[in-house]
Amino acid sequence: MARRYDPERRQRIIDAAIRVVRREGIGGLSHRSVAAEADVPLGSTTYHFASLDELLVAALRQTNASFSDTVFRNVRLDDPDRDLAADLARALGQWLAGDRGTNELEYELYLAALRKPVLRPIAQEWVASVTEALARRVDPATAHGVVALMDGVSLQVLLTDREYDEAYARTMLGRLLAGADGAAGAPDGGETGSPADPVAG
Amino acid sequence: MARRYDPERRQRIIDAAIRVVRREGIGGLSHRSVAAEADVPLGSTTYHFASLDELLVAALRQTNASFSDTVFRNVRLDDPDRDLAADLARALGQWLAGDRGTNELEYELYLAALRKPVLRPIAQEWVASVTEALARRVDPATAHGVVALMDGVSLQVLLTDREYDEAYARTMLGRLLAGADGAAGAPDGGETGSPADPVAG
Amino acid sequence: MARRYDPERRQRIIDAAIRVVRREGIGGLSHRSVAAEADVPLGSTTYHFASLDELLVAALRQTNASFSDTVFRNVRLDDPDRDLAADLARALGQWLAGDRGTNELEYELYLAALRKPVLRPIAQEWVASVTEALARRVDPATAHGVVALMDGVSLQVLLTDREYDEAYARTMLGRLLAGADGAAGAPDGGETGSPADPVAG
Amino acid sequence: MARRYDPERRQRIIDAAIRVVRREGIGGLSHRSVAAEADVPLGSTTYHFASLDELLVAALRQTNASFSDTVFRNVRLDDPDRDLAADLARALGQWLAGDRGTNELEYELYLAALRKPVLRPIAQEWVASVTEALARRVDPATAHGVVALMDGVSLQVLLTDREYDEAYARTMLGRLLAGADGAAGAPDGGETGSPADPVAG
DNA sequence: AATGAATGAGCATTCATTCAT
DNA sequence: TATGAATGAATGCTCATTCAT
Repeated sequence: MARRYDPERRQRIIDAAIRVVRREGIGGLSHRSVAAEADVPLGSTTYHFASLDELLVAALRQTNASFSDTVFRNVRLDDPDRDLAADLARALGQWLAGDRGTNELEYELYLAALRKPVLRPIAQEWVASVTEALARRVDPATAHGVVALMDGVSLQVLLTDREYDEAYARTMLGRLLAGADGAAGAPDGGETGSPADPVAG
Repeated sequence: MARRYDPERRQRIIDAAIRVVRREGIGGLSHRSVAAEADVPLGSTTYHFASLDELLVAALRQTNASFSDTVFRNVRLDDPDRDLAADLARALGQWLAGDRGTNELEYELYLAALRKPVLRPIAQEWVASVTEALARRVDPATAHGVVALMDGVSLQVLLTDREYDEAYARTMLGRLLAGADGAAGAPDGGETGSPADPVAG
Repeated sequence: MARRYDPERRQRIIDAAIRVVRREGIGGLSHRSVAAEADVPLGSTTYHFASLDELLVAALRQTNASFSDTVFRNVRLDDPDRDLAADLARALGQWLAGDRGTNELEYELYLAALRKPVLRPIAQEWVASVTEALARRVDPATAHGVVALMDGVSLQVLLTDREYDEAYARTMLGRLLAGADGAAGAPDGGETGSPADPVAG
Repeated sequence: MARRYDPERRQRIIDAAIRVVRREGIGGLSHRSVAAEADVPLGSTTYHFASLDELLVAALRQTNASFSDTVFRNVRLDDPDRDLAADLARALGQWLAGDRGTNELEYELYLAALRKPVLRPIAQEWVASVTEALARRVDPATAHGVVALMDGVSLQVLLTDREYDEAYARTMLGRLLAGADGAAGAPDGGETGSPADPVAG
């Protein structure tokens, strides 16, 4: 009875859901946990979101995709003289140095999309945003490879709790980028004939 | 019922758990679902495994880690003349061509390990088994990089339902391997000085 | 939305309610299901009908009472030379051959009227309309008996999914009608002295 | 914690369910209402019955089918000299004079079976038990007709809250029975040629 | 050693109704 | 007048775990 008329209600529920997932993981998201976090009656969460999945999608779509944000902040894609591998390795380091909950949130979405098809478009958008940005500097296949490598490196860091090794990441990224179309001295590009965009949708 | 004295009981429960996770994901694992799948009384599952997590660990530890199996079957690590990148790319293709449930099972472990520390050692073992095997041919850092790239590529294939492009994978793997210590003509390995083993356990 | 000023709104809600009950039964009737079916805002249903029961009554009162309609269409009550039993048996067959949902709708009203007194007058009206019409040809007690028999026969057909047997129905109806006051050769009407109208409202 | 180990638990839940349906109708049956009535924890009701329908079936199957009981108690089927119509009319009167809740319980099941196929076998059994017993005295078609008429008469009494008129029922039943195969002076049996058992399954 | 029974907590979801606008 | 928002109660059901036997 108390808090009738709360025009920001819907948004507050989304924000609460993000905090819950960050703290407890996707498995910890329930109408109840969200209602408690948002200090809102239980019925309110089902009123604004027809199903939990709908709420989850709304919440995840709103997360700023901090990974890609970090990349964009750290990488000067329009300056062809910059050491792209170094920029990317530094970006990865910055992202991994951030809040562990945030990292997990993002990665958990990524992996949860395996089982929940509704989440796939979101995950794909995230990947695409970075890939497309990289494609301004390198050929699309290399862009995909770079993103794959960054994903794999992040996963290993998160799963092992070990320190991120920026030098190692820079080395590996450098090797991928060295072979990109147009890069000087690409050592193995010739024989494989790296296709234009082998994984484009 | 009447199936007292069943020395295989414990094993049968584990097998059932694997089938359940493969089919429904970790979220579908419960004492009940496992008991039904194993055709065993409910109490039996709690008798043999003090908690669900314990059962989950037992089940995952037993999965053959089909990814590493496939790698080992397809890659001739002891023959330095083989095209390692091609072997790895083919292995990846074989794994991804297998049962989707199996692929997801393995990746879901990664997801769960993010939030359940008890699962991390298992995930780490899987990674380590491949990394260490690769380290017989290349330096440890490159081995890690290769595994990271393969993880990332697999993830993208699973998340996008797009076809796996073996040529693309071979190209990218080739670039990483070309820079490995001791590899002939590694063009960019020299300047980065690839650290001994930055992420070894 | 934007459909303000819709003078037919109330009627459209009633029509939607009938469709819902026909399809899903009374148990499926809710403000929400009706609002969705009528393509009308939720609040509209509670605005026009103070309670669900009120809506239910309005809906049921409007159903054409297809049973009595069918009877009236098939039976020539004003022609004393017609074989009334045959007409009624045919009418019953026609009704039962119709849409199962419609049959159930009408019978479900009976069910609901058992527990919801507000619905009883409607059910009684339906019965009365047929009984009174029949009373133009036979004494009221026989009219009631005929309606009771038809109800019983319908119920058994609906409950058993068995084929309706028109010859059987005609036989049984014929026996009831043969004993009616004024009927030629009523063999057992005399001794019981069929009361004037033992169940008339 | 208090009442562990209650070997009659399952039966007590069934009994409570019957009381609830008797009092509040099938619509009033819920895990919660039954748990409260049986003074048993909520989880207990779902433990013993996998679904509400299962509980409903168990409860209804156990009701003694008081209608057929009453018939069997009042009708001497093996004495061909008894006035069968009078016996049946009296039985119907006794049943209707009983507890209203019990009457409704039985009839509600009957009608609920329209929408819930799981209930149909029970309803059919009830009908069959009376029909088969009657068939020891009259041809099967007449037996079906008699049961249909009794059903219809009961329905009208329950729906109108009016007094049951035994003389009227005896008259109508008498007309049906007078036409039965083998009955002396069956007035209309000849022309219709009443089939052997037109509604047998 | 093994298990059926038990139970309290929690789950997603539906709902009739109220009410501020 | 009309309605979107709100909410507390209830629903069927699942579950991990405990425990008496």
